[in-house]
Amino acid sequence: MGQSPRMNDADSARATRAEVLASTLAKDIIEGVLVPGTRLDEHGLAERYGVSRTPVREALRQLATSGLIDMRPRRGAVVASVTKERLSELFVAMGEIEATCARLSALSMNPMERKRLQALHDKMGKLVSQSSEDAYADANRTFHLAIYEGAHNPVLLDFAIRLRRRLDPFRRAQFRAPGRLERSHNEHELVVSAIIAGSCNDAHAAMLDHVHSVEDAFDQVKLDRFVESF
Amino acid sequence: MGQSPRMNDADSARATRAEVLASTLAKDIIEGVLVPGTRLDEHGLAERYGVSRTPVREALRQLATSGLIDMRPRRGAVVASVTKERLSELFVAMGEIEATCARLSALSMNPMERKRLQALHDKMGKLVSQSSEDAYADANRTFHLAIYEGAHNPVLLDFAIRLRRRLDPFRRAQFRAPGRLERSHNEHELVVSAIIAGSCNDAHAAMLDHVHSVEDAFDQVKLDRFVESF
DNA sequence: TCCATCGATATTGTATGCATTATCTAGTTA
DNA sequence: TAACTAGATAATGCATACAATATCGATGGA
Repeated sequence: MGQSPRMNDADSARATRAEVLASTLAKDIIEGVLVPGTRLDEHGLAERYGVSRTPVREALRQLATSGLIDMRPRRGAVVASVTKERLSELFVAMGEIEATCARLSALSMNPMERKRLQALHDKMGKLVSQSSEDAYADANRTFHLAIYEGAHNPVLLDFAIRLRRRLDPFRRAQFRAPGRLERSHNEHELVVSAIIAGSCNDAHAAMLDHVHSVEDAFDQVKLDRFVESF
Repeated sequence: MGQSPRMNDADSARATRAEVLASTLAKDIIEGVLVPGTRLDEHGLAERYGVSRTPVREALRQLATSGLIDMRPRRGAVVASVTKERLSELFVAMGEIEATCARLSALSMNPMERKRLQALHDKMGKLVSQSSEDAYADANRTFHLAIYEGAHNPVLLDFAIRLRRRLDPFRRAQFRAPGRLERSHNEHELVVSAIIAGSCNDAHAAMLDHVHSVEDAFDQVKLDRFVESF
């Protein structure tokens, strides 16, 4: 939502307040400004963003449908928290979708897309040797997005992006785990070479491994404060 | 530990008007009462369902997020139509998700689930010989749902169900295609035996074939009136 | 002390009215 | 006739007010 390509033109598609709010809140949740568990009071949000409760409520309903917040009738909304089990389920689903995209990318990326993917991967190699964690994290997002797009299916692309958004609030510190950068890059290497070679089964398997490895790395840094514990 | 006697248990989770409306509209869209392209006028819906426009707008926004309707700022909402190309993309995505669920089912269904799947499949065999198209369609939904659930992942389950919902308005007449029932059942046979045997790769492949075959069957009956044409 | 009950308060749910924008129609002009 | 403009009409966007419900704290009894 935040990177909608044609949002700024005074064209006939100007966004409504509810849409702007939904984007803003989503961004704040993903970036950690609003941490999981935060109560989203309608009156408070309305005041904070200078609008009435009506567009706030519409935005909240939109976010609830996409899973970024939890809403219960007459009980209000909170930024979605997850149990460890549910987080694991999200990672499994993410792994399956990413693996599917990798498989399809191996089958249907055009030469330019393959070239770009390789270039991106090479660039990330340099970031590893520089231990540039933040830059690597940014490039990593681009890398995975390239594979979602390489599948050439807008429905899967949309789902992959949504799933990634739901996981983002929980995985910010992932690349801080010791040695994680190198391992990530090595796993990417397998994915990239399989995609370039058109080996769809290898691409699937390599990506599945990679995402599970991400989950493990995540477990290590333990962002318990964001995860419901009982 | 006991609950307070004044607590109205299930009643405390009573749905709001917006939620009821969203469900009702979704049902009407899926069942074809509201055909793709139908304009969803807020005032009209409010009057028809005896509520004000506020909950109507919230329900519409919810449906828009799930893809069942198309909304454009200040232009109102319509029941989602799709181009042929987009429909094909939906089928591809559905195929990939279903294939994934089939693969996971082969890996993680418990003996009882496998037994139930086999029983369902056998029952559908009888419906084929009776040419009971409607009963087969119902059982078919149950069959596919069983495989989504067999994957033991709520996130994938949710996505599969949503995707199926989005396709439902366009595939009602599918089993009317000549010989479709037999072919469907034969394809299911391959899926079921692979799942029962725990052959995850075969299950994946068989399900992928099946869904593509469904798409072809759909093409034959051509519900052009629901599909944007240009 | 613990629990239940009852208000007081805050928050959500819904209706309504007005403002803004899109759409439609009639009239005008080339 | 076709195209364009302007006003009328209708629809959506938003704010506000009120109603319904949940939450919290005080009170009183066991």
